[in-house]
Amino acid sequence: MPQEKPLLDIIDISSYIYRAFHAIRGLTNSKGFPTNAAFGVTNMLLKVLRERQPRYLALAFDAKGPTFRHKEYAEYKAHRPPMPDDLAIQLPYIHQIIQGLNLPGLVKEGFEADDIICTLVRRAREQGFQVEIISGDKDLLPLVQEGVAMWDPMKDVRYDTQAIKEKFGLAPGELVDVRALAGDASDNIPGVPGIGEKTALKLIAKYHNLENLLDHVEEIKEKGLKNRLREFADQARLSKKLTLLECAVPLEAEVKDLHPGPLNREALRRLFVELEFSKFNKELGFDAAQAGAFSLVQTPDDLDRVAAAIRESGVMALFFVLGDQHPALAPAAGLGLAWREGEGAYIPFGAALSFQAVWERLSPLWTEARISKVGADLKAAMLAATRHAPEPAGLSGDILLASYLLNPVRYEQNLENVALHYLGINLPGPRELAGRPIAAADLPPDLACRYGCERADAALRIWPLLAADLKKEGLWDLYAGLELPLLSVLARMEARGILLDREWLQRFGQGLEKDMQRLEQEIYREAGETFLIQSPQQLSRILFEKLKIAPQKKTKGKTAYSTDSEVLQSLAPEVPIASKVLEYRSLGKLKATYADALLRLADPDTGRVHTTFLQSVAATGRLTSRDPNLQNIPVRGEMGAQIRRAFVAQAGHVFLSGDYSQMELRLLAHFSEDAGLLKAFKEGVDIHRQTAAVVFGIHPELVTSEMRRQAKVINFGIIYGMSAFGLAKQLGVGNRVAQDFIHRYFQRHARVKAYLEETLEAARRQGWVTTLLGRRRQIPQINSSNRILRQEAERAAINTPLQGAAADIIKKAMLEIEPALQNAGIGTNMLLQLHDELLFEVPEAELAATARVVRRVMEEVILLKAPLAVELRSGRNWGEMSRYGQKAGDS
DNA sequence: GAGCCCGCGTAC
DNA sequence: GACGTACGCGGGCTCG
Repeated sequence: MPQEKPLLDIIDISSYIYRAFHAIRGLTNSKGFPTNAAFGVTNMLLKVLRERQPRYLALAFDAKGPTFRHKEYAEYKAHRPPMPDDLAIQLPYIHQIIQGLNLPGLVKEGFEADDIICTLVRRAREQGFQVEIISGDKDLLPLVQEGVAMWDPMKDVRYDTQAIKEKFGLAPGELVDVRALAGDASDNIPGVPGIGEKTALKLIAKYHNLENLLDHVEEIKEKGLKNRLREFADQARLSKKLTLLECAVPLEAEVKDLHPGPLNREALRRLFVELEFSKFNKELGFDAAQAGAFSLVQTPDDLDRVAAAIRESGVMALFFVLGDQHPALAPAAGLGLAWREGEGAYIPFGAALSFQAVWERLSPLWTEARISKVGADLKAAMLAATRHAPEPAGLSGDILLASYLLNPVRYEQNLENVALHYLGINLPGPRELAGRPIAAADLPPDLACRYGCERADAALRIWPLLAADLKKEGLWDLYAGLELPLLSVLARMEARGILLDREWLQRFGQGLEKDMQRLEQEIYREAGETFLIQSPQQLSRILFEKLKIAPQKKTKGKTAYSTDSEVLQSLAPEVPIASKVLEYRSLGKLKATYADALLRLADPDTGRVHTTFLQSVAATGRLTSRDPNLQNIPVRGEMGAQIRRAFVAQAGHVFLSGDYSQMELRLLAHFSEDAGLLKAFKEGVDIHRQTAAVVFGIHPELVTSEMRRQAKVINFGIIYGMSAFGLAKQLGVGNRVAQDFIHRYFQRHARVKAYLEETLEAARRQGWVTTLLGRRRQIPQINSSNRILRQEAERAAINTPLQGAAADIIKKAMLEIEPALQNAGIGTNMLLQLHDELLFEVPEAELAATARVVRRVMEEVILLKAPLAVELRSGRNWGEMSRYGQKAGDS
């Protein structure tokens, strides 16, 4: 076995820069700086490094300015347009990236990359190397020979002599003569007029090269071809000369010295952050902070030193290491602190240092306004600290909240993603630190120290960058005036929790269980066998295969027949099993999601459930609720009321809810300034009835309840950007009828139509939409050439300003309600937010006073052209709430 | 067995 | 393909 020859990889980098520029369209960073070519080239280079791990490597560049070919032929490449500006401004970055990757580049004045490649190939072969040319340019194929191949990593095609023989029927070297005859429009190589690649291939296959062909030109039968070859023989010779590569470029570099060097990681990290190439930073795996001075706090003296350092720096970055329970239910395992870049400490809570002892020492810092509190999630920090700690002062930098306001949709808001985006570093998780699956709270102290401190440190480093961006983007007021203070309000709501009547819920669950068992037997009887009713797959087999019921539609993935409630409902009148399955499902959902899960999550001591409100998830600015989700507790029907009866006011208290009536339609009226809508809301008329009158073209008093129901669907459809098709489906009417409804609606409400179109236009122009308080949502697909994606984006663009403004308004109201209640000396507490509704726990004696404050604050929180209206309800539990106060409303 | 996706269903 | 925003359940698949 002969020794394997060393391998030299030569990358035709200049052509890849152009290819990437043209292949990737529209890529920029968030500042609008074009990054397409840089991204494509980096992608390619990393792929080559990753897959080939080359020992010898060179990047061949075109020289700037004219080459020797221009001297031969002034028209050479004369038709090439100058380099586009969007590409030119990327070149410095591309060169910096190549330097950062430490790859040897070769360029020689007066020569093209192809000549350098040819020269390297020749020298490498002479010195006993094999060569792989990494290029997608066919002009380089003639260089392929024994020991020299060409590979295009983007298309993953590889040419050796064999592959060229198969594809062209020629030896690689003969391709030069083909090009001499056929010419090349892009390089302005003339060739012989009337001869294209096909004819040239045929001629060269027979005569092998240009001179031989010209010697035998008389043999050619086709007259026109023969004449053209005679007439343009010299032009063909010139073309060949231009095509022939110069293989003796005076290069100083020795092949054996062409090595990739060690990565300049810091330079790359910075470049990739600026260009927003998080993917590459992730791939290169840059460590979090150069393992700064992170110490483990083990004694009260250690703690004193940490406290002193924090006081001195004026910054307290916190990262509590929490379990998977709500902080109100289970204490934190430890606390990572940082006060200067790379300086931090970790405090494990335990026997040596109890949480209480630690917090006695830290609470002066916690309540000191001049010490800025920074963290990935300050609400979690507040909740973790709250058990023994007073309220904080100086809350300043919430990383997730700030990142969310800057761009709520680009990635899931978590510290890992934000650190990667803003710092270009990877934060290892518990699993990576321990080398096995483990929860953060279970990490041994040394690893917990690194984990907690790295995260506190990352937050501390990121915050100044985010603060600067918030200011630059005009989002600072929204951050500091709304979202940041709201976090404390939410923390208090979560900490309070809401009381469950656990006995009631348990009995309810048992009742469900019984009913389900009965249904189960009935279903099995109908089916003639037992199966898993809750399995759509098995149910589909029973219904559509065994019972031979005609399937109605496929599931979204097109893989199976759908058994969703729409299908089952349409089958129900005919097929008894269908209605039983529907009921079984509905009971199962109730039991698993609402009865069992709520009981599981309740505090075993107090019976209160503590949801987590997420403030940086929903793209529109809404809150979401999790573990349990208390924003989707059933409300409709008797079963809804039954579930809600499990939520009770504590002894001596009642619930009061304040519910914004038709908030999104009022916002539509406000933004569009449509006279008909504004008038309706100012006069307090039933908006759905009015819409029904409009679309059915009748007097409002003649509107039936069915018409009103349909009008309600239309009103919702407008807010959601629904199409005629969607409306038709929803209403169960024909497409034409739906189209007609929409037509009449917009005829009457022309300003609404204009407003919706302006919203879309702004989205197309800016790439984002805004809400009432200046919240921003990027809509990246709004100008997509894919119609489905584009239309989805359009619906989001229409809905977001309305849903988002509603979110803005209720958040502002939540902020104002606490101090308003306090000023009134009322002991009422806010428990839940349900998008357009707030739920309070009110001391019985203070119901009337609370109602006045809640209504006033909610209705007056902002002045809209269509006034806000709030409906109040009260009750001893959430299932039996009755209207409170006057206020006739529409529903 | 953990982690993930799918189908489905709940809310506003 | 066709209605916006969410969360969460059980089934069932993949992967180790």
